[in-house]
Amino acid sequence: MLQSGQAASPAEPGRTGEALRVRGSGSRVVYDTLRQEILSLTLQPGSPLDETALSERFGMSRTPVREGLQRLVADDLATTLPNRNTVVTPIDFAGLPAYFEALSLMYRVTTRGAALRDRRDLAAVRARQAEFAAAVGAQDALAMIEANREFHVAIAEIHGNPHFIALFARLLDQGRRILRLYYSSFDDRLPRQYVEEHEAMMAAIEAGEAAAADRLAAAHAAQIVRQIQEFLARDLADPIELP
Amino acid sequence: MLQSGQAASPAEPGRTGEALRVRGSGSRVVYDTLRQEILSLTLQPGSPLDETALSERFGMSRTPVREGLQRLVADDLATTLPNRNTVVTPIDFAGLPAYFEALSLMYRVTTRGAALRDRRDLAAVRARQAEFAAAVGAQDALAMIEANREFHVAIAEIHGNPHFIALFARLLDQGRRILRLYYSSFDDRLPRQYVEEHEAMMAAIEAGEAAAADRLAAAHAAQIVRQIQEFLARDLADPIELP
DNA sequence: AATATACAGACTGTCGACAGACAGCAAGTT
DNA sequence: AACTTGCTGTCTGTCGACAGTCTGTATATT
Repeated sequence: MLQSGQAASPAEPGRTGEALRVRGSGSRVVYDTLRQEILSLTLQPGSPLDETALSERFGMSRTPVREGLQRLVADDLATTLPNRNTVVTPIDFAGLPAYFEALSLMYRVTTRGAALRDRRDLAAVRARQAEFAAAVGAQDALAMIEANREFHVAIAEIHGNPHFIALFARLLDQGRRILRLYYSSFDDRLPRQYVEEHEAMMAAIEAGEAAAADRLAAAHAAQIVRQIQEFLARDLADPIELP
Repeated sequence: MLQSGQAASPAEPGRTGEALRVRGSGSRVVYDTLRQEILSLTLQPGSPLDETALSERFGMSRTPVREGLQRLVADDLATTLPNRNTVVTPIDFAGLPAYFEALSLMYRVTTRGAALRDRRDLAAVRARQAEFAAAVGAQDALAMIEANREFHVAIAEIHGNPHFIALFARLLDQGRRILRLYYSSFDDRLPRQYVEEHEAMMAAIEAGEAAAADRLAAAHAAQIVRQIQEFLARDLADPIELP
């Protein structure tokens, strides 16, 4: 598992070996680290999150570990079974239609809203788009997902409504787990198309054409939804074996 | 057992006197109680939430109190100042435009969405509407706010998208503090109008007329926003004294 | 053999205690 | 007098320990 071996193995570059922790940062370290591992599927859905084991791994007591876990639960990335352990929240395939509905609306609202705002802040969006394009060029699925998230959050930040930014970021994060399964299994024609669609959305924002931005965002969302649904249908057509 | 202080202080009428606490319910009690007090303005914005004092009040140790506070912070009802105390989050008047934008969108999306769903579940909505009408008749502002929230959440539940339900409920809760200030200061003509607007929205949902439901919800939201803005403008015209 | 019961183990929920950090006040300095 | 420096008190962040509850296994019963 992930116990004493880590403290004893200084080869690991990552999370556990940090020397002295600043007071008050314990739960944040736990939260950030586990969140990253959950979203990257390093921790599989359903995996148990044992407080005792985690406290040994992070070299701190159970209290900050518990607080970090509670923040994950608040984000719906973990689920606590009362008097039992906490587990990584399983991917909710049954809830996908509702998820897509919410995601599509956020795509539209933020893109449209950005077109109605001061367009001089597009620099941040452009930077994210460049990162996305680079990831597509490198065929790095993980980087694509990350940059795509940042691209859309940057647009939402131009719009500037914190309620939408928070919901959108949350949705995009949850989606990372699904996209992670998805992106690993298709040809690279579609990412290039996404790059072009991103460009079109940025152009509409810059021109202040809210209606066009809305339409493009809706189409972009529909495109993504359709691709994932096809992927899932393909997966269902080739069903897993039952014991 | 739990404590000696509990059995010793039976005089207090409110929340503290509960006899024996179920294991695992500590933080929930703290969260529910404080949440109610914050939203009803019993605890004023900016009030300090002292962990030690709260642990004495609730007759439990600081650990479950801390967990309850962290949930309030996650809901943006409380704010933690690092290494200092936690306070009730001040009402963010500067953020009101963004708040209204998000609230209006949720009004529209959920009402419109409900009209597209199975309309047989309107019973719950009707019940909330009856409670709202009763509160209006009794001129009970607090009950109006409560019933109004439940009315719109019930509509959102017909629509059935958990992401929207969660955001909407959260927004409506935060708004309770503003409405609490607002409802106490106007004649009772408007609540009656709200009753009628609610009726119209229910009719549109039942008839499955999504476009009409959308339009009515947007008008309803605009109405509320306008009233509150007028109230705030009146308040600003009669400014508070500065020391 | 199948079901019911008792036991053991493991992990969570809660507690009391300690150490660090910040605010406010007092004394010293320019 | 205004500003800086040191001290003191209070509250938070963290820790180790204990008790309750659940799961799974082993034993007893029909």
